[in-house]
Amino acid sequence: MARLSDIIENFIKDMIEETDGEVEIQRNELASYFNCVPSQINYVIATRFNSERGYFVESKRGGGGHITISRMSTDKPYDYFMHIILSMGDEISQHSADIYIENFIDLNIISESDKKLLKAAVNDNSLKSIPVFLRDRVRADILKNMLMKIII
Amino acid sequence: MARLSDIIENFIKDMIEETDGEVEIQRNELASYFNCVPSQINYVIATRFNSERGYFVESKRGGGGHITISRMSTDKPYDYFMHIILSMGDEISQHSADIYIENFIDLNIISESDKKLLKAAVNDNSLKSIPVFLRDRVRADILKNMLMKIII
DNA sequence: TATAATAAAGTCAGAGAAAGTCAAAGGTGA
DNA sequence: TCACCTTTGACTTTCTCTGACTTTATTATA
Repeated sequence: MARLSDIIENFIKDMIEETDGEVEIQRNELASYFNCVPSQINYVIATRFNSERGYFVESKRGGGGHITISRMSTDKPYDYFMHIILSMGDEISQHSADIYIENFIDLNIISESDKKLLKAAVNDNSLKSIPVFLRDRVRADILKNMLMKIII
Repeated sequence: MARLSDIIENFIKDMIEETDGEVEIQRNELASYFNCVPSQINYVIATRFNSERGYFVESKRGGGGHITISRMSTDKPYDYFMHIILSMGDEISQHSADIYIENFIDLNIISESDKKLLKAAVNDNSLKSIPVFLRDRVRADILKNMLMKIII
């Protein structure tokens, strides 16, 4: 029994397919097309088009507002990256972040310029305001988030 | 879905482009060209051409009045970056960070790949483990740290 | 030379448009 | 039955557009 959310999910996926990876929708328009409340569109997006599933979403409110959903590319580097990212664990020290980053350079997966920014983002200077007990967790979040964006 | 404000924004940006960084407009004339009230021009200027976005604006009222919009010079990227970084303050919202980053793209001083990484590093998803009251401070630290690395 | 008329631009609050949030209620499958 | 999805809708936030009113500068006139 396909639920409405599944139907909307597939509808959006078809649109993304047709438009080559990125689609712009109007929340209210889509909701009225499916005869549901607008917030159901948010539910579908939150549960089906989040970054764990390889999508990212931007939106704008007000007149002319819209929601843009993009799919990350699904070629091999993507799978490889995802594997590494998923294996990373929830906390990473500055030292081991540096090792990961150097490794990516060795493997030719990221550019020197990416490396500079990755290191700048996750070094202790950037994170100096965060209580120490939280720092390695935030570092892991940032590093993973950035790596995910590299493969988009 | 481009709103009138977006259209006016692009119109002004094209003019700035053609005139190499500075343009002088008549508010009423522009408003009647676009069939809108004059104060909409103020709205566009306030939201699209503020200093956060790398512009500054001067004007004069009365007969022969006008509005002059200038884009900050990017001849010396180092100076420009330093200026922006120094003007940033100790706390930055995600929205405001995005505006800074988009502006760097508009002015061609960072690459698309830099943009992706900057945005990924400072979005709320990366910083979700940080208590909200600290988040904007950490975001500012990370953004500044990364920008500094770009100019080195 | 004062003063009045005119010609700009500035301000601000309100209406309207669109998306976001969140908790409560309703289903469903193991 | 019970935990976990889905669905709903009231309320919130953000962005855009408008118009009445204000301020400032220039020009014409007494």
